Amino acid sequence: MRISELARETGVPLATVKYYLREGLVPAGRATSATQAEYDVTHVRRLRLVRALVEIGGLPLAAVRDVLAAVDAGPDLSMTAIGTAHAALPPAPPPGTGTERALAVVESFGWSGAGQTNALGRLQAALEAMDAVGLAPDPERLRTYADAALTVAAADVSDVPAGPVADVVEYIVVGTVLYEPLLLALRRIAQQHLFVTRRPGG
Amino acid sequence: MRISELARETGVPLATVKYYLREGLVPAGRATSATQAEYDVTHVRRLRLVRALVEIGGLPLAAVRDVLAAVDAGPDLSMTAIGTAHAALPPAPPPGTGTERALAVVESFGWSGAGQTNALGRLQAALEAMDAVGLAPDPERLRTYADAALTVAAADVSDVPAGPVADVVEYIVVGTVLYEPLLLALRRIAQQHLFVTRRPGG
DNA sequence: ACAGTTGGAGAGTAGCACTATCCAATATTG
DNA sequence: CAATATTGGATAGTGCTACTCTCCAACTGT
Repeated sequence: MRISELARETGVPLATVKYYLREGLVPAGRATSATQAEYDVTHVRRLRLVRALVEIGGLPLAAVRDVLAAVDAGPDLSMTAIGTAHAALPPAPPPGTGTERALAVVESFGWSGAGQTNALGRLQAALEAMDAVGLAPDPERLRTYADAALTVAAADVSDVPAGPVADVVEYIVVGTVLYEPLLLALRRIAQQHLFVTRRPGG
Repeated sequence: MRISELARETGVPLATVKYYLREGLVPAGRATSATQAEYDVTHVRRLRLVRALVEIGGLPLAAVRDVLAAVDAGPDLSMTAIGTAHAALPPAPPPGTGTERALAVVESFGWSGAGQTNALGRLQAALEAMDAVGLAPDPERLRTYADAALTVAAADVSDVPAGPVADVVEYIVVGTVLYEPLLLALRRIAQQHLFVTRRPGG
């Protein structure tokens, strides 16, 4: 499979494939001559993954690179793969954001082991911004959100298939990113559903 | 309150405040002379809202403009405010994405009234991308996600306070955007929590 | 033999979100 | 009241990202 076939197969413009190769997001093919290289299904798969992370996950290419690095690191990092992936994922919390408040919230749920993730910073930044515009959640609503988050997270980790470790890592890392848009889309659709059915008159 | 005080109060650089004024994201102050204008708390509030939508919601300024328009439209749009807000929210589904499959999924949940939202396109795009990389959710997991989404959506719509209609609209629209990062941050933290507690050895 | 394609590299482009500079008019201060 | 500082407003420039275009010699298929 040559580069143009790779592009056609995935629907990605040839120039963009070349760009990803240059950036190291897709590994080089096996060169068969000075002007020819051979690509295979692993390249197709990787290219599709990059596009999914960019288009669905909304990641900038730098973050895609980091996520792929976490995927490729394989066995050694499997335990911390989630943390690595989360650290690589945007958006980063605004600089100067603390985590004390977020930690207090998380601990009130009895959650542990979330010490070194920037998700804490994001949580705190979100809470502070809500305060600033006067829309902070009351404890009950926060609890509802946390319960829902825990439910889907439980599905996430229990659904990890047995198999080669590299695949497991990819499953976790990619799943973390790709399932976020799924959850948000479902929430928005559910909101509309509830509004239409519960407030027929406005 | 003069413009520089507005900037200081909110922590937004003066040049950026001017830029937002030019772009119409923050309404002009009441001019008191050729080189002086008076701003008040509504400007502070609006400016904080813009920053929250940008920094926490991750919206591009064009989307912020659309969301604010939905907020400002007030009473007339209150019934469709969610739809308007959703339509304005990025990311848009990739062009050419259908909604048949997403519709089928949504109907299988017994949800209705979600016909004209781009969230459907996002849902379908997410499902298709997951298929492409071989990580599509099984029906059970999809159901788990849908239930969780419905739970938080119920909290969202039931939590809408009684009050001036304009405030209600703002609450809905802004809540839609600002609570998304909250949900995602909680999910990530919950994932880490579960991984650490359930897989202590890796 | 020769038109067409390929891989690779460099420079160029478009969009976004600021940011810096300038200006004349107006405030503020001594 | 004179000197200095600040203001609102406009214009142009910056830095970043994610491509996209152009070129070219080496090779391929016919």
